[in-house]
Amino acid sequence: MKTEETDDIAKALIRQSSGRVTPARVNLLSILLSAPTALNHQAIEQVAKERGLSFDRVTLYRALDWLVEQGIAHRIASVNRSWFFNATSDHSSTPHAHFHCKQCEQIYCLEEIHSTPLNNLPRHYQLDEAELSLQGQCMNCNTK
Amino acid sequence: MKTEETDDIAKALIRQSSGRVTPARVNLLSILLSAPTALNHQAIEQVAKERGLSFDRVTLYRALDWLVEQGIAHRIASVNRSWFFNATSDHSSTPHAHFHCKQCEQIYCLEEIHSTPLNNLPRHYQLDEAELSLQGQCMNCNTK
DNA sequence: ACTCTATATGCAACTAAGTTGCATTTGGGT
DNA sequence: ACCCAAATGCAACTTAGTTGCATATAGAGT
Repeated sequence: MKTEETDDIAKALIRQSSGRVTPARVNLLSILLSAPTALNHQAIEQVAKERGLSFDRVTLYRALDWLVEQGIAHRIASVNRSWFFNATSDHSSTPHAHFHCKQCEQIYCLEEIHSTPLNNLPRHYQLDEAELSLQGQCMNCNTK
Repeated sequence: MKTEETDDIAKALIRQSSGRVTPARVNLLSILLSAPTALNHQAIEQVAKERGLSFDRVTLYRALDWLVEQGIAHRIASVNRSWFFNATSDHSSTPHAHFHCKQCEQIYCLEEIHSTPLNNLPRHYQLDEAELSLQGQCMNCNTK
C-alpha cells in the first residue's frame, strides 16, 4: 500500500476516535498500518528515517499510548523487553496469537489462532485476558 | 518450608548441574524455591534483605542466567518489562501457563494449564515454543 | 592440608527503554 | 482571526539489564 493511502486511512481512524489529527499521529499510524509485522519504537524510528521523517522519542511514546488507548493499535510484550505495536485492523480487534520469529526477530499477528477457552482454571481465579505467544521460525526464514 | 531446607535442596540441585556451590547461588535458589510465586530481581533483593542477605546486582543477574541455562529455574516475560523467575520443581519442567494478577502483580505458575496443540498454524511456520500468559485476578485478591 | 586455576564475584561504567515536568506550539471549535 | 485544551519537544531522570576487568574462591589434584 502506498504511503498516501495509509496516511488517509490513518487520518480517518484518528478522526473517528475524535483525536487531533497531528502529523506525529498520522505518520506513526501510517507506518504501523503499512508494516506487515509489529514494530517496536526502534523499528518505527527506522522506518520514519527511511521516509525522511523523525519523531521526538517522547512524542512517539505518547502517540503510541494514545493509539493503544483508542484501540487503534495494540501492544505486544516481547522477549527483548521492548514493546511492539501493531495497527489494529478491523478483523484483528479480536484476541489472537503472536508469533515471534527467533531468526529475523519479527513479530507476526496470527489472526487465525486464538487460545482455546480454559476449563481448568483453578478455583477463584478470575480471567480477564489471555495472550498466546509463539516462538519459532516464520515462513520467510523457514523457506530460505 | 524452612530456609535451611530450601538451602539444602538448592545445594543439591546446583551440585546436580555440576556447578560451583557458591553462597550467591545457594541463597538465590533457596529464595526462589521458597517463593509461592515467580519473582523479579527487585522482589528477590527484597526477600534477600528480609533474610539479612544482599546480592550484587550483576552477580544476581548472572546467577539467574545460570539457573535458567541449567533448567533449574525458568524465566517469564512480564508486562512491566522485567523478567520474573521461578525455580523449576520436578513437575513444572513441562510447559505451563502463567497467571499475572493485575491487582497484586504476582505471577503464578499454573502447572495444570498448558496451551493445547495448534493445528492451524500457517504453512511453513515452525513452532518451537508456546507461552500462554493469562491476566486477571488471583485467588487471594479475588476472595478479598 | 596446600596449591593451583577455572569459575564466579564485585565494582565501575555503560546502554537501552521508558517516564516526568514544564514551557511552547498548534489543531480545530467558536 | 481568536482562543485554549490538547499535543509536542526538550532536558533531565529512572529502571532494567550489560560489559569489562581485576579480585576472590570452590573444589580438583597433589
